[in-house]
Amino acid sequence: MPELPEVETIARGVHDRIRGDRITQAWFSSHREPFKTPPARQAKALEGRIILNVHRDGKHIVCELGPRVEEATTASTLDVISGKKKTRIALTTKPEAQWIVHLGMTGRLLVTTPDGQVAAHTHARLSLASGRELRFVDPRRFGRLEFRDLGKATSFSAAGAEPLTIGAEEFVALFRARKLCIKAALLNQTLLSGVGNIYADESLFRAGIRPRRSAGRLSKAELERLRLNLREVLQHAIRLGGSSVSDYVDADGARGFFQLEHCVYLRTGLPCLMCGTPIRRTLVAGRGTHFCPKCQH
DNA sequence: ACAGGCTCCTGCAGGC
DNA sequence: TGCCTGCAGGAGCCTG
Repeated sequence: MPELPEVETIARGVHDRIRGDRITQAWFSSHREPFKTPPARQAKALEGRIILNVHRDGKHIVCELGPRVEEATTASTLDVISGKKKTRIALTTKPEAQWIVHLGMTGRLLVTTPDGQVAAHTHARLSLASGRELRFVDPRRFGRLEFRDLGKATSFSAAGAEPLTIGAEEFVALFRARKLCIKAALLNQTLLSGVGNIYADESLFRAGIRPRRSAGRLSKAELERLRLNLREVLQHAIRLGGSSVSDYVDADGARGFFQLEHCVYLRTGLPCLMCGTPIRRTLVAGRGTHFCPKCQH
């Protein structure tokens, strides 16, 4: 499932490929899900816009969009031909709109050629002036697609704190007086943005903390260990292009490699890499949870 | 206010 | 072999 490192990898890949491109045509499926904004409205609102940049915010991919222009431009130029006039659009231009993509469990955002085979459960196809196509595929439809007109709505901002940059004091404050267990707290996107099941389990293992411990009862030292291990595991996973479990692939359809570095996730019954004790699996906050009964206290 | 549980959805694994 | 059932999970919503 795509979490922070996977979303970061995808956002970077998509940014590199479609920055400066123009959306010539947009097609959306007619399902109720995964659309936060009605699909017909999204398609209409996206057509003609320049893609200024693509970045990650929590588990969301945010495409910053410039103004609508009538004629073609290409990914390699900042010059937009509009009628007979040639207009220069800087990619640092203030965005006028945003297209926000949440991948949910099984969502994929791919940059392809238009003649590439259309996968089942394709919900959005954006034709680009460069000749490429941006596609959103999501079998389970837990993903979300949203269009925001920044003239009418505020800029998207993930609710929780950013795990890669949060400081020690702020991290401790997040969990103070919270009765829920630390695993549930890590998964709560209003506290921290971007941590999902894999990296919750992996960071708790590396910090030596049992997933069911009450968040508010962890010592300052334990929380600091957790903060540093969480940051490290996320950064390491980004370097390896994310974890490919289930059907995760990056913007090119390539798989990541961090799944080879998992210490506990999906290793039920296998020996702990630190002490050899079989890894155990339980249910915490309704999620499959993996831990070492000896290394984690 | 906060915590926990239910729901959406499809693919896949396991059992008969 | 083939059908059926159950389970996986992010996050929004509902309930206690």
